[in-house]
Amino acid sequence: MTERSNEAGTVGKALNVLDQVAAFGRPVKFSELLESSDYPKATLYRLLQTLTQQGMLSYDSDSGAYALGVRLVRLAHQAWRTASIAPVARPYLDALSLEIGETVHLAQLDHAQVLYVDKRNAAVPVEMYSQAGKVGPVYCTGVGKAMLAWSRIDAQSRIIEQQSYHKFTDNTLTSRRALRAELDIICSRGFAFDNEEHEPGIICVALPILSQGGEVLGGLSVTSTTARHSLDTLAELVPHMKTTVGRIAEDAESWRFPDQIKEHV
Amino acid sequence: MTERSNEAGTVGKALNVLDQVAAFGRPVKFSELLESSDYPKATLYRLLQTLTQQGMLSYDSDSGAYALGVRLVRLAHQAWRTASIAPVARPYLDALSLEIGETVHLAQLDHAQVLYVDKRNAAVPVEMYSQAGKVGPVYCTGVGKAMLAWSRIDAQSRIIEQQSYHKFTDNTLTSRRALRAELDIICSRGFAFDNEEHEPGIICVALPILSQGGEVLGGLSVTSTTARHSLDTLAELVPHMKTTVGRIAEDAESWRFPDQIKEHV
DNA sequence: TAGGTAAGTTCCAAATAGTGAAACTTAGTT
DNA sequence: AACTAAGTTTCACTATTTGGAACTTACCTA
Repeated sequence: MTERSNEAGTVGKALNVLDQVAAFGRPVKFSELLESSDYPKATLYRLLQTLTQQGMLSYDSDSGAYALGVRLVRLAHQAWRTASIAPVARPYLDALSLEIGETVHLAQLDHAQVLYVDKRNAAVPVEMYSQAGKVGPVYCTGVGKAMLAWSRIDAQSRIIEQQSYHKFTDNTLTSRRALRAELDIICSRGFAFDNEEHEPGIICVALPILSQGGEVLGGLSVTSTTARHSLDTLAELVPHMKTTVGRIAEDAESWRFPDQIKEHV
Repeated sequence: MTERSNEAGTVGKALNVLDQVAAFGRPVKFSELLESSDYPKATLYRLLQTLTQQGMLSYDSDSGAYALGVRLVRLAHQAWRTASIAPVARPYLDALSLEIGETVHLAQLDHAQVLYVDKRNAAVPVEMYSQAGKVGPVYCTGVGKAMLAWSRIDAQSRIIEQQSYHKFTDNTLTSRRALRAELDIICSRGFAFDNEEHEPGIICVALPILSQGGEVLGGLSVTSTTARHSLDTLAELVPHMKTTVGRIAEDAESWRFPDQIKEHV
């Protein structure tokens, strides 16, 4: 009723607090959270207590700071395996990265945003979570546009509506119309470019990862700089990427309903 | 009042449901969850709705199945970076694994259980998440006993109380008394063994990872089989492991309050 | 096509859990 | 000792949650 859309229920509030703690990316004190929070002191306090007690947050009584808890780490592993194509794609990303020698991104759609779920750098393999887990805009990234172009019409429209169309660079598409036109081109071309639309000097080529049913599972991109590549030379990588994308899709498909695997450590 | 200890609040229940979905490790239908759930149909249904609406779960209307959602994936990444020593320890595990050539585990305490947060196998580096994320007992694993031995007295007592003392093998410690005695030995010895206490034929040597303040950050173990090693030959690896543990602790320390890092993808 | 069964969804009065202003307790100043 | 800020608890008030039961699909089966 007041400002944000979804604010329902205690669970929602608790999750907001979780997000808030996560956003700091480091242990936070109560007062810091209180400042950036909409909730009254007592409410925030109790939510933090609940979350801590539940193991979603950890509390260091020395520093008086809250951090994300181990229960979340445990869920993290499960989430990774269940909700993401990342574990399936991992070996293929490795191979592609090795052969192409440029930055490789694996992404999925998260509401109206791009969620990067994995990344490879060329020379020195980059620390897994260093950038994966970040979100980016859909309308001005290669993977974003690629995934959007092959999305089902209703989802596509919704996402197009929800973009901010902030002009990051001279090449950024800044209207729904321009974006729709671009999506048409991408569809007929079969892949997407990012022509310095998000950051100057950064270009990329991207493909959607599609299930047999045509559902968008994710996106794969190879990113480089204008100093080292042109769109044309990037486009030469597409056949290679297509193979990768095909294999990921195939593997992802067969992973849909695996029987529960018995493991012991 | 009924059976389990903590069952407080709506948030707790919702998180239980999350865990339950996670435990399946694959998309689950409502009826499957209902079967393995303590909650009445309507309650479970509403909890699932809330979680789905919050993005913690995703719902595939085609298959009618729930899976862990993208919001959870996002939180997961953060938790991994913030709450876990795994990202810090990763390169050291790699090195240790390479040099020692046996299975290496990295673990943390999660309530009264051992949470394995990373693992290395000797010959072929094992897929990251294949077994990490699993939990095991404290009282009959090397890392468990190592972490417990150096825990603060109040936490230690609590954990000792909460163990099940199930007799996995002939060597399993099956009483609080025996465990306390073992912890004394471990403390004076400086490291812990697992002498086939969890699985026959499997032995390991383990060290705690301690912060400068003496707080238990995690545990490190090297596991082998009785066919290839004895406790004595495993003990020879301790100095090597001590170095690794020291480096991990040092790095972890400096990560405690990093300034917020600006990143772009 | 009717009739049956299981799965999923909605209802609503009763019960419970959550709310937040304010009072209180620490811990750290000056 | 008096002041201040940070964190914690209280309690009457309310809003949310609860769950049995009824309802609606959707899919079998005869």
